[in-house]
Amino acid sequence: MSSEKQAAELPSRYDPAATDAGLYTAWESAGIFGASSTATSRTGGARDPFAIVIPPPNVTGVLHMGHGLNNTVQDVLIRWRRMAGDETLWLPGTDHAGIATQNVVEKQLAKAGKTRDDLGREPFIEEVKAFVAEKGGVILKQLRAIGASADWTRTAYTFSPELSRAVREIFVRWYDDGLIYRGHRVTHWCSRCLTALSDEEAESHPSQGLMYHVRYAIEGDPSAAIVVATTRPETMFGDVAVAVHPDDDRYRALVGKRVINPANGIAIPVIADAYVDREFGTGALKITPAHDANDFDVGKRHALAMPIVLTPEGAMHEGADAAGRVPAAYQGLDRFDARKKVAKALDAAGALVKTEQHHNAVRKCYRCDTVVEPRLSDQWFVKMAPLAAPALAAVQDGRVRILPERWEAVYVNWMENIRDWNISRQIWWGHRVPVFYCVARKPGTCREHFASRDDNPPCPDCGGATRQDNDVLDTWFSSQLWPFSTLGWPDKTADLKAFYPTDVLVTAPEILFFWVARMIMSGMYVTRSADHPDGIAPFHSVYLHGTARDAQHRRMSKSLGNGIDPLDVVGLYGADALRWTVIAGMGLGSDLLLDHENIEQSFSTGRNFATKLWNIGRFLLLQVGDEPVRHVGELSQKELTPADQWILARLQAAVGASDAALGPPRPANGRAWGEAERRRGLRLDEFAESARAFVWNDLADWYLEHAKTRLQPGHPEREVARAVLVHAFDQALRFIHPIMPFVTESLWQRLPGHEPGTWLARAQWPRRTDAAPDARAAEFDAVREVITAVREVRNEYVVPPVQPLTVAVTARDASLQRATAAEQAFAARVAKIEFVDAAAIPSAGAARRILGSGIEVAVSLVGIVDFAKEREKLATELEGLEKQLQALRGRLSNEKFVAKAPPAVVEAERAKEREWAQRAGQLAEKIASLGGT
RNA sequence: GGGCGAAUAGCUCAGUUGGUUAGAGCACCUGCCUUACACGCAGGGUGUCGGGGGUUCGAGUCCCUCUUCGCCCA
Repeated sequence: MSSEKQAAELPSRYDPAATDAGLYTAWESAGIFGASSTATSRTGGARDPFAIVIPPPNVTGVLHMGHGLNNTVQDVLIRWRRMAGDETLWLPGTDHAGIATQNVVEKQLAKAGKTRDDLGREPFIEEVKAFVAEKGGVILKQLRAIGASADWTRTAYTFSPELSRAVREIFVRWYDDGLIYRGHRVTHWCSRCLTALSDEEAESHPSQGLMYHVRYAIEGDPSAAIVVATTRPETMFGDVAVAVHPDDDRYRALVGKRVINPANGIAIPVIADAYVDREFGTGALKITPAHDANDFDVGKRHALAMPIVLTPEGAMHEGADAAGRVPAAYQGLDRFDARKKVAKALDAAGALVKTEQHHNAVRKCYRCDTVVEPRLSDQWFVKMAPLAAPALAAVQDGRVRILPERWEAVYVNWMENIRDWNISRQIWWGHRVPVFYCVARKPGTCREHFASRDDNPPCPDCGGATRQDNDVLDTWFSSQLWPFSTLGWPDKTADLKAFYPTDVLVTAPEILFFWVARMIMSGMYVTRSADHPDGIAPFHSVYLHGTARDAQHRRMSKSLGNGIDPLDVVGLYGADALRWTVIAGMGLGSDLLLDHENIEQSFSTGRNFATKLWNIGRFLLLQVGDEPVRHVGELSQKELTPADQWILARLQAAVGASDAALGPPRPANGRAWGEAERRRGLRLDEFAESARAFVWNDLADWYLEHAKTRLQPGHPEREVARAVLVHAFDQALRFIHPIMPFVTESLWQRLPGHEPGTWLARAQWPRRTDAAPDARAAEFDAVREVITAVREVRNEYVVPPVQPLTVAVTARDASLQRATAAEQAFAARVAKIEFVDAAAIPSAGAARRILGSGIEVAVSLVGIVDFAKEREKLATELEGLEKQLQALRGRLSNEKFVAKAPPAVVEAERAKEREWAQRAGQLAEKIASLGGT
């Protein structure tokens, strides 16, 4: 194929839709994304394993910017390690999302005027399954559109038979180890979802409410009273005591007496308990054991009754132990209406002393935002302390690192104060608690309940029939098993052997406790062995990324309507533009700001760079052609020009910077991160920037411009220039590929010498050579500096770009001067410079610049140059330099500095002093020649 | 209330154990349609490193304190 033909196939404007089409399926059918469990060093193969498990999105969810960001990070890491030669596995899948999915289906039923109870448990579950089968998994297809190179053959689902088996297995193990227990506790209750929630699922929101000060008269002495402060007066019907601090002198005499609850007229005791905070409110606390977790503890200590005065739906009623406590006028009233009514009634009765504004934290259901009600009920709990201890140690001693590092402190704080985990939910969609009760339980013979791996186990004590617990497990109970359940656990599969532990977990800080900590705990629990008494953590690095926000820094959300659909961006500018923008704009742990009202500007960074790459590719096809090129390694040093040496040195620097930014893929010793390496790497934005700077500022702006002449047909250096240019671009495409897989692959396929059937996605990651850069690279740097200096002068004096300028260069180092002269043609082409002898520059008609390397540049500007301006510019520069020089000399003449600072620092300062003094001399000389002082 | 953290250019952020004249991207300004690219090219940065105090030969970096903000847990 001729280069003209190829160029014709490469439209002048990059069209991602046309270019990217078909590439993804081509990769997939070439088997690029598949991982082999026999290829890793753990299973006798040659490659290091590198595995990431996806944070499973809700099975009914659709892709949003948060997913776009999260999965792009994972794909960059996976593609990087794949090219670096690891056996990579990116394991995709979805979460059945108990409450969320059930809510969606219940809403559908509601439209038909039905509830889940109308259907019954089994038919309802079938309904949800049908819904998931029809609507679920869309997000996995969407991930393909952004280029996610996951191994789809291993796609997992938390509610699949395989993963359900893992759930049951760990439940039974924990139950039999005494780590799971049934507790009669006050837990967070969502009156809309009709289920208990874990502490983590009941999110606290700052809120402005009212604090009611209520007078409880002393029984038999209506003139005396205790004033109690409360934010929830409707719970007064459930009050069973008023508590004061035992050392509080104000109330000491009242302890043991009784007060009249003004809400329902029932007499309740005044008790003393050290839990009461004397400073808070009035120092007296009403005790409602069934509707407040702390009151529950007080109630247990004092053996108080625990009346329940709210229905599961949040209406007032007389539940367990509450007979006669809730007046008929309140029964059936919603809790918030009841609150107002109680306050009014108290006020009318003269029992409401005052109300004041009060800000406190209100807990809301993280799924539906309903205010959560503390409510006494029976729930299943996991005892966390024994599981947390090894998981805490793993982070503290560096077997697991969390980046950004500050989250480690948050993790430690949480793990040290960990509370037991409520894992039961009163919903239907989810893994049913595998606990069974003997139907005909014989007291003294049959145990109260037992856990079983089987579906219909007989009673182990009497052999009789059993019934299963009605609750289902918290969704996070199954997702905590994700890094090993997806690999086949509890079976000892090849996948498990090859890829557990995985490497990096990429997620958002919000689910550090929900998910990450629990994966570490359960992962370590199931991998305990003689060799690893504490077990093996499921990954060595946790990468916590920021949040997608809009221009006002608000979190993107459906309700605010400020979100950006990643697929819209893909459609407009291509997946590469999306990916690049996300990676380049997101420093480690920092938020990503995108303006939903200006998508074009938000993604211009990525779009522009993709176009730039495209145009470099076009230039190559037009100017380099597709005839075979020599391998750069075959070129002799003699053939390479300073420009060649320079771009090869810049390439080495870029490869070094990229590797440093990405960091070590795993701990050097294979066990734990050393102090020095612990916080290194995963700086994807720095990686992007060093790659971009090389391609754009070095390769395109300088080398490619410089090569235009040499690439002319018949030019003696054409073959060398072709070889170096193709090599530099090939390497650049390699290290940009993880971020922009589509445009890089399609260009790489068209590079001269490309072997059909090979893929950039599997090409070798650039390697840094140990050789020091050739000294001639510095010569080209001198040329660049001179050209830039002349451009500055041109701009300063507003000399039109087309007007040639006569320039003299004087360098102390003769080789630099020769190198500059040798690039006369280049300087003329890119900056209209004509080099002349210094003598040919009129002494009184030139602008002069002293470069950092000591090179003097004199630009002839007869009739244009402004002496006063020139003098002032040079004088300002000299002034600043002398100020610095003075400080430097002060430091050097300070005996303490010379004595105490490290010798290397002192020597560096001395060298600096020599250099600056010389430069100051040059500047002073120029000023004098301009008639200044 | 307890814990963790942040404050550096208009915006978003780097600044690795204290040691060049504190950097980058974006935005912005000026001039250019130069034959790969106007989604481009060339040039343009004087910022009380939040305030105050301290340690040190030397502080954006370490310590104390104040102010403002964020996150987690009560």
